[in-house]
Amino acid sequence: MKFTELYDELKSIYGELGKWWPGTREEIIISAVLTQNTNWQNVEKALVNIRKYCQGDILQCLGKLSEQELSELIRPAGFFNIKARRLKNLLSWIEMYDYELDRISALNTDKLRTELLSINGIGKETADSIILYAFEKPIFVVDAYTKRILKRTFDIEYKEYDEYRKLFEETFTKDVKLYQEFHGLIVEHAKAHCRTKPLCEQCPIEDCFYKIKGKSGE
DNA sequence: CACCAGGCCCTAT
DNA sequence: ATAGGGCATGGT
Repeated sequence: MKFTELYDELKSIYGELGKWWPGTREEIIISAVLTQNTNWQNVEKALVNIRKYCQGDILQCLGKLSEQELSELIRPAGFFNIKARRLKNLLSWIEMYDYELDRISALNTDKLRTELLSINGIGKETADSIILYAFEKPIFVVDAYTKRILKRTFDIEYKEYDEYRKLFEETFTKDVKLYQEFHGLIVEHAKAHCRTKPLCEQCPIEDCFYKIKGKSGE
């Protein structure tokens, strides 16, 4: 399989994902931090707590909480102390725009990314997830799975995150829906074939990275 | 019981 | 520059 065929290959297996990253724009922003190195199921539990606690605007609601209180709400998502601090940092930034996401969305993508990356606790993947899924601007999200599939299936390996991102953005048309689907497909593919050993053997992709070593890790 | 999950930051070489 | 460790819950 050629790299240029990856999207079609994954799509032919898993079909259209539709709205893959669930939730409102506000919830996507919050969950981008909550899901850092964390199973989505645990993120969901934290989101349930947040929805139950907050009436009205979630961002303003959480922005008023102390780090202590916030950490209690998000406890099931793990790393709750550090994530509470990171969320507070992110919310303080949003507060500078009076919690008006449309004003943030009006920034050009480069400026938006630079500002997000200046927040302690917001790294490249988290920033790009927010940009792509919450603000719906065409930027490709690179995660550990993306790197693995490139290395094992196409023998492509870079040092820098942005090199991976550029490869996708220069190979595939800069389209929001395409990038949203593509990243979702990569993650779903990993979930489908990474969880259990037997499924690894059934991976439908020829020379799939899971097949090569028969496990999910390095 | 061990291992992993839709990362990121800080520190010590 | 870059490897290594810490952060923490819940599912398999």
